[in-house]
Amino acid sequence: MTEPMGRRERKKAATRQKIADTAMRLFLDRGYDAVGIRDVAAEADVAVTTVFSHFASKEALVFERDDDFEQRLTRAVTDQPLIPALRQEIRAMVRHCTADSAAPVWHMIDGSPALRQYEESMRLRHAEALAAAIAAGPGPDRTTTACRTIARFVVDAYALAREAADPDAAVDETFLMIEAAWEAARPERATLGSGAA
Amino acid sequence: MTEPMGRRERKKAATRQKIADTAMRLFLDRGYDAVGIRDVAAEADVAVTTVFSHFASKEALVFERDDDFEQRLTRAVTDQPLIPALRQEIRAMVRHCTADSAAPVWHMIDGSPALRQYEESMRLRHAEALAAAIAAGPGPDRTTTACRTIARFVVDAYALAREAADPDAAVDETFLMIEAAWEAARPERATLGSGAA
DNA sequence: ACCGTAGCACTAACGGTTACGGTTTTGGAA
DNA sequence: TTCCAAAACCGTAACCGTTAGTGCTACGGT
Repeated sequence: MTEPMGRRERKKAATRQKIADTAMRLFLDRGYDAVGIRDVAAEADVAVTTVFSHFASKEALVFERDDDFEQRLTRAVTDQPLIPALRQEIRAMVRHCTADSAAPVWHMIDGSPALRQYEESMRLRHAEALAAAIAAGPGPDRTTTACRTIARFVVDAYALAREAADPDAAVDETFLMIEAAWEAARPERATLGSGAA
Repeated sequence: MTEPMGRRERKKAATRQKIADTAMRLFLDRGYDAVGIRDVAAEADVAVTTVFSHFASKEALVFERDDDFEQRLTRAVTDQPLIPALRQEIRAMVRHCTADSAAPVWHMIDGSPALRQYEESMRLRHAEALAAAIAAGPGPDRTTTACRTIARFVVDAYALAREAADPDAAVDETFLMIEAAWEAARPERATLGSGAA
């Protein structure tokens, strides 16, 4: 997986990491809004343009590792049955980001409309990727609409659980609803059909 | 509903409308990105600051009437049974914005990431309002989480149907799933309980 | 050893947004 | 009617995220 990177790639990765770390440190220190891109660039000792060559926007500095999120979701699709596999994955993610160690970061995110909005559209991207994975996955065939719908529901579950008083319970409750929705999406077999593939 | 407005309020509303109309005309004419706020202000013959005193952002100029959307959703909650009432409302909304006359506007929206993102966070606001309305509405009691979940599902249905090849069919299909999810959220009666209130 | 190019720097600008201070308009009270 | 406080609006200048343009340097493949 991690091939021997050349010096160039290593330097690039180091620069990227240095920028991300510096940014996060400044954000947590002084507040997201109080830190400008020029501050981050200066503190990380790079040019402003370099920051934007590594990160598409200021908000992306905060969600540096969002690729992981998407990959964990899409990989969970290969496990069966589908919905319980997704439930477990969502539960793990929610646990991860409601952990005490992550509290300051999420407090910052909740306090910034820009960051919240960015996270939303991130989730939508993930939902699209998940829908594609489900449609291509090993499970029984469903319509495109059903796949996209269930994918949205799953990322909704994450978003809602993150804000709930009892995240674990919220995941369970929402996934009961998702399971029912997924069953209802079986093609044409009404409510009691046996799943003959 | 529409109380007799004084001159001041009428003038204010007129200014707001003039700005919105001018903006939409310019946007459709030259493209959203090619029109600056300063252009809109000049064409509407107002100051830039006046534009922002009426609209919170450039994107808000495009979604001028989003209050309607929210109110239609929350009002539909008083009708029973809940899910079919919401389905009808969503269907009407989808029809409205997939009509030929609205095509240019939605084409513009689809072509601008900023507008798409703005619409997403708008929908989330609507979902929250809907969740509150459902929780306070006349239907049987459900958990807060169940209400928020269903509200998200409903606005998801709108978003997905708007992009589907056959919007009406997509609404129906998604609402079959939503209905099942809502049934599954009944408190503690497992899968076959009779709904004794 | 050499060349193509990836990575980075620097400056200047663009465009949405806001702060600020001043002017006009309006509704209502004296 | 007269007058006042608030509301609406104006104009300018600035802030900040983001991008274009240009060039330099160090690295990797040949």
